[in-house]
Amino acid sequence: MGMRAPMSPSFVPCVMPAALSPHNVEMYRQMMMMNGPCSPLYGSMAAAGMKMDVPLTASMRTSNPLNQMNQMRLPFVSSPITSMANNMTNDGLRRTRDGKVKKVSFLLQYMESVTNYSKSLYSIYIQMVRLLQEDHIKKPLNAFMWFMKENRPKLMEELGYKEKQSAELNKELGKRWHDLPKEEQQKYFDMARADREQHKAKYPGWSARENYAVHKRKKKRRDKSEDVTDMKKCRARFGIANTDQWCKFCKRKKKCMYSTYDPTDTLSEEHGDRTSSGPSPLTSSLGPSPLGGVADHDASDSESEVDEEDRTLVDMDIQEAAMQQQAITRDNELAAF
DNA sequence: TGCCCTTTGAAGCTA
DNA sequence: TAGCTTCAAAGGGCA
Repeated sequence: MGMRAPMSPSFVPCVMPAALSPHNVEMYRQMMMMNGPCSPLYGSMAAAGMKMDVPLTASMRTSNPLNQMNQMRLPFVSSPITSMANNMTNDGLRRTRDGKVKKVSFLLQYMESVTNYSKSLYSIYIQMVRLLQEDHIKKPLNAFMWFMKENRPKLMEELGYKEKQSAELNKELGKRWHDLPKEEQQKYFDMARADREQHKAKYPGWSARENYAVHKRKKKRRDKSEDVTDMKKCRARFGIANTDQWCKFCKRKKKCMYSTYDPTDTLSEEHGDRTSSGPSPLTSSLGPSPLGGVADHDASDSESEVDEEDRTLVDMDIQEAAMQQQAITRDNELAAF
């Protein structure tokens, strides 16, 4: 994976002096000291360093991280931006320790011109930029993911699935995973465990939490589900006066069966079929789900199923709602008066 | 351009 | 601690 440009050309002159001001450097130091070496911030910083092949030793997890950062090897910075900058100027030739003349990046030239250049400041700055702009350490793969990675191309060739949707391929892979003998699966579990351990060693401070809700897609999906959930309950859907339309779970004051399925999925509502979205592994493993009642939730769900006790409870709900409505009306009248 | 779909498993979050 | 949510990969579909 090639490195992306850490910043835009216009961003460079605007941010560099500010980012490297004594005030900001002290702020970075304070943030890291306050958060401690195990904080997500420091973990990400460390991880960012690891990703850039900057050697981070175990000692870096102790004492002042800033001091440790001073010992980092200066990462080589190359990006389309710096390349462009180098091409634009003949300046920036530097003699190395072994006597060779090398062209240094635009960033370094800029650093030299606006600051008393120091490797530690530059290193911190680069790490901050990467942390803020691009670093995203991915989760290690689980056993199924390894299985998928290895078998997907084979399956595509085997079934000629190239024209089909990837999701369908994954369905087939899911079936094959289930059909796979335990011994075969164990191979992938071992791969996953090795990957986890390697990941943990490489990114000691990293947590999967850091990747949560970083993608809009995920957040959007979550928000959507929350909205839908609110609309699911029979009380909200049909109202207190239409208890005859409630599902039998709500009538019995149990968890609403709509709380686990999407009411916008008309196919599911009418036929109890969840093929369009499929049950989650969790819900499918939880024994008889309330969804089982979807098929029951039709005209045949007669009132006779509701026993006397349930009727009483529903009646109490109706009376309670009526009393609340009366109270609201009274309040409104008083307010008007 | 970026999210959705679809799978399982690991890990994080919440009540 | 149980139950739920998010994110890993992949790539065509779709808005």
